[in-house]
Formats: sequence, structure tokens, C-alpha cells
Amino acid sequence: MLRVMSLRIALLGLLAAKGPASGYDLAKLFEVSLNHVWQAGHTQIYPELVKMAADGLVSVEAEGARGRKNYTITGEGTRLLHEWLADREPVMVQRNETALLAFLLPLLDADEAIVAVERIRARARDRLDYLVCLPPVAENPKFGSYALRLGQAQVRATIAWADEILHELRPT
Amino acid sequence: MLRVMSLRIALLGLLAAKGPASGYDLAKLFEVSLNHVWQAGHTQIYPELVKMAADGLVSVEAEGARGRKNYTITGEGTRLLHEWLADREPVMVQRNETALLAFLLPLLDADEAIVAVERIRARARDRLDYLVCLPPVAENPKFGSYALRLGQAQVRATIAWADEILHELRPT
DNA sequence: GAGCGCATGTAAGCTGTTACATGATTCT
DNA sequence: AGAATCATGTAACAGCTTACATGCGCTC
Repeated sequence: MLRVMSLRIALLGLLAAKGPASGYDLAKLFEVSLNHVWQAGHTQIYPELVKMAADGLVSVEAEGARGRKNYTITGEGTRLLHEWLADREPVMVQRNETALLAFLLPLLDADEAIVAVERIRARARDRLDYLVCLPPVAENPKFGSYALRLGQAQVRATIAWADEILHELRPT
Repeated sequence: MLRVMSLRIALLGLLAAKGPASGYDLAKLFEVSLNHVWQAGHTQIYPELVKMAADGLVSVEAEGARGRKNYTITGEGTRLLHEWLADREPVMVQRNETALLAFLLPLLDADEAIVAVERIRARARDRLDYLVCLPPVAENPKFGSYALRLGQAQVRATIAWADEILHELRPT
């Protein structure tokens, strides 16, 4: 009955790195920082923060204007975050729609397959451009930079794969 | 209200590639072929096949011993599969727990971070070994091979990334 | 006849998405 | 006054996981 917890960790991470914030802030932060690594909208974030407060991982510090609730990470939250970061066995299995397409590629004619792979390549290029242009997230420029480089490396690998496949598929 | 459908596509793809099969067969096939690309257990597959039959994508050909139901892909199913493979815009965004860890890496001390990255590297190596040793899936050796190469390329990129980060983190 | 593999399912619970709903404050 | 942004939520549904449950057929 192991909880997955990635959303919790992401929220705790942002709170640890940027200090107290409201659910609204965290949702915005998610969009501009964690976005390429994990996604969550406010409809998921708000209820999760409530549960996390109930579990003692965060506390509501103050209620500001417009019903704003300012969350702070607690000692217990810091402990959990640290434990996860330090001990978590990374999961390599993943659900990858692009890889599914690649898997079934031989079901297409060669010319259709070429178009499909070209499309994958184009999307990967778009994403690489996006990842390269992302501005630094926090005061500390290291923040997020490791993940950014990992994303770039993986996308570059996808592009190289596409080039290789296209080379094989294209009529000489 | 766009359905995601990846599970349907995966099942239709297996039926198209391997011919008629039961839910049980498909669950086994999933494990040994699609496994590194998409995961689904029999508890997800059985109900989905029922829905797909209701939608006319597959048909129950015969009921064999032990209540075995043999599913075949229909013309409509083939059409849908082909359309998806040919027209689907690949989604590059993804939820990546390892990348989340990478994102939050600066929250750890240097020595803890080194251990964490080493663990990522070790898992990636395991996975590469697994992917390299996977036997061919079907009579047609092309089947699944493109996806296998994509997976290998991405895992190799992850290993290279880990080596780079470790080089930066390790005291000289 | 005991055990194993075949073969099917249901139910509860968690995670994530989409749509709906509300009210306060600030800017033009 | 009207629009945009701030700020919070709920509800319904889709997708996936875990646990539970059942019965047939073959082999030893």
C-alpha cells in the first residue's frame, strides 16, 4: 500500500525552495518551473494541500486578503521530503505514447511510417527549443537546471533516433 | 472530450500483429512485448475488451474451453488503429519521477546528491541491460524493434547525463 | 485428489482531467 | 462600470492499481 506521493513531493519541494506560498502561487509556479517534469492544475493542488495540512506536512500560516491561505512546510514535511529525495528508488518504467507509436510502426506502409517519424521528430525539436529557452526558476540558478539538462539529453536522443529511422526508411 | 485511447490502440495493435487472441493471451503478450512501452494488467484489459466489443472495434469469435473468449480485430478496429498511427500528434510532455528528483537535487547536500544520482545511473544501467537482452517479439523481427531502439537511446542519454552530473558533483 | 496454470471477472481506492461555480480586488 | 486577475473550491468522470473471488482442465 505504498503511496505514490510525487505530487506531495513536488509541492514540498517548491515550498522548501521558494518559501511560504498559497495554493494559487504553487499552481502558477508549477506551470513555469516544474512543468516539463510534472503537471498539476489548481484543482488537484488545493485538495492535496488540505490533506497535507491534515497530515502535518504543511501548515497554514496566515489567511491574507481574498481568502488567501499561506502554506509553510513543517519540520515533518521537510523530513519527508528529504527522505524521499535521499532514499527513493527511481522508477524507470514509464508509459510512453510516442514509444507505443514506434512499437507499432511496422503496421504502417513505409511512406506513412516516414510521415509519422517526421512528426515525432518535429515535436521533439519543438520541445528542445522550449527546454533550451526556459528561464532559470529561482534565485539559485542550479534549481531545476539538472532536470532541464536531463530533459534536453532525452529529447536529443529521440531526435537522433528519428534521424536514424528516417535514414533507414527513406528510399535510396 | 478527447479519449486518450492508448490502451485501446495497444490492444488493437497486438491483435493486428499477432491475430486473434483472448484477454488472457493479450495480458501475457503485454508483459513480454509492450511492457517497456505501456503497462496494463488483466484487470484493466478484460473490461476494456468488453467496451471495445460494444464499440465494434473487436468481435468475439469463439468461446473455447474454460470460458475462453477469442477476440478478433474488426474492419472498424483496423481503421481506427491505422488512423491513430498515421495521424496522432505525439505528446512530448510527460510525468517523470526521476526528472522530479533531478529537479529537486539542489535540496540535498553534495554527498547525498551523489548517492542519489548514482542510484539513478544504476537503475538506468539495469534497464539498458534488460532492453538489450529482450528477445524479438513476433515472427516479423521489425516488430517492436523501433521502440526498443528508442528506449535504449533514451536510457543511454540518462546514463550520460548521470555521468556528467557526477563529474561535476564529485570533489576533485 | 492435490496442485498448477488457464481464464475470467468484480470492487475499492487513488490519481488526474475537465467542467462548473463563486466571490474579492485591482486596473482602465 | 466593466474587465482582468486573484483566490478558492466542488463534482463528475476517466485511467490505473491492488486485492479479492471463482471455476475449469491438465498433470503427477
